Amino acid sequence: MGRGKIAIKPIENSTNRQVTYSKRRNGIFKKAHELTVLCDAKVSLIMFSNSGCAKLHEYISPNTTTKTIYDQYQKTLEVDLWKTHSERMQESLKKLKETNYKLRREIGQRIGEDLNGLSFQDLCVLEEHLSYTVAVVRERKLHVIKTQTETTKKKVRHLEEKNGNLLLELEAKCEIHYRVVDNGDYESALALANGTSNLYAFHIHHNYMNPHHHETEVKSHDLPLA
Amino acid sequence: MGRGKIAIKPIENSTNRQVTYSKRRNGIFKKAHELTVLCDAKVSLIMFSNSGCAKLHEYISPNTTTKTIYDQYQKTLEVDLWKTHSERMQESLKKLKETNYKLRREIGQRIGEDLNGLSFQDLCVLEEHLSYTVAVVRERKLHVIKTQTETTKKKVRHLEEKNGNLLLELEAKCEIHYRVVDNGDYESALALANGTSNLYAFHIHHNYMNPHHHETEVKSHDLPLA
DNA sequence: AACTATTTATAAGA
DNA sequence: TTCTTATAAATAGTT
Repeated sequence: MGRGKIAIKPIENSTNRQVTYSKRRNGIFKKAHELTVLCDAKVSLIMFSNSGCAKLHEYISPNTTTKTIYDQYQKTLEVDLWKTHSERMQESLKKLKETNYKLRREIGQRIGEDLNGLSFQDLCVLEEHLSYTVAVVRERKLHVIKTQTETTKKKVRHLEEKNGNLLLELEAKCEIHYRVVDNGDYESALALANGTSNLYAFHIHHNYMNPHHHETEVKSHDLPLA
Repeated sequence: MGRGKIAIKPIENSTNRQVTYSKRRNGIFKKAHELTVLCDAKVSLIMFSNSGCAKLHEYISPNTTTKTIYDQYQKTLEVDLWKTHSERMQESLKKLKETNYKLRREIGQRIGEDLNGLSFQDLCVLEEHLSYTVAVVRERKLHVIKTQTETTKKKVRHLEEKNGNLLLELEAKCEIHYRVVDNGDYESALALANGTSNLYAFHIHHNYMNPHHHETEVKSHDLPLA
């Protein structure tokens, strides 16, 4: 139809091809719409031109959506084009749900609920498992408390060592002061006497100098009483 | 185009409408294909006639698939037509996986594995729970065994009663036979003697007469020994 | 499904 | 792109 007959074969001339695409596209869209109106049909028409940019053009019958058409398409063909994806998801969901159910049941039994379905033998096995677990937990408790005690002991030892060093250092300083006193005035000697007294106080209450360590230590010691 | 011009409005006559649908459908398909060939376009054309059965007809350009076209359609329009469905699934999956993980962890602790993350106090609580559960399971065991014993006792009582009745019935019959013997021949008396002897055997091994009851009984009795 | 008068689509040109 | 127009193609009504 046109000034001359053309063969239905790829149009070489790019411009010509694009023009033809545009014209014929409109023609098809018009026909699609006419079909929709004339015959009350539902049409979904999607086309991509191949002029480099792959432009999208669409016709969809009024009062419907592309999704609707496509859903119906899948339903009619009884094959889900996204079967692989969707199905994999469905399967995962199903398996997870099953696993979940089983886990819940297991937990239900482990916490002493949901025991109705269990036979005497099942119950015996369960009791054994639970007793075993109690033993394991007790052992773990022992291990934890042991580790904590050791850590605390180490800390104490470390602090004692530190204190010892500090004491030594201060005593050394004191000796120097004594020597100064030997050569100096009475006021200095008095000040020094107060100083040593303060040193003793510091030694007793050294924990307050490091509130953080103090707290952790109390925690560690409190635990066995908990 | 045709013998007369028609208005583009719904065709009332059903037959006419179907014929027109068929003709024009082919026309559009032909045009779609021509466009595909002429302009190297990709076309997906889906239509549903509305003649009661909503028949599906489709044209798809060669060397492509409907799925491809629709994937590209979604990608181009940057809208996922199936977002709601797919997203809902994704969310479900995620939630289930999380729940699953938590359940696994809980079980892991309940069976004495995976205790590393627990503090001393956590362990104390866990031990208490477990001990409590052991108590619950023991109680349940007791309940089960009690119920089973009672059931068994009832069965035994019932069977004893039945046997007693059978014995009485047979004894009554024997008396009749005795009377017959009293009035009859020697052979009959001999047959009767064998009969009573068989009756005794039946009484001892009556369980074999009812294999089903036999099995369940054995199970019940075996349980306390398990 | 086939025919055909007529309408419609469109190829080529502007 | 759009308009024009000669001509091919589609198709409405008929058989």
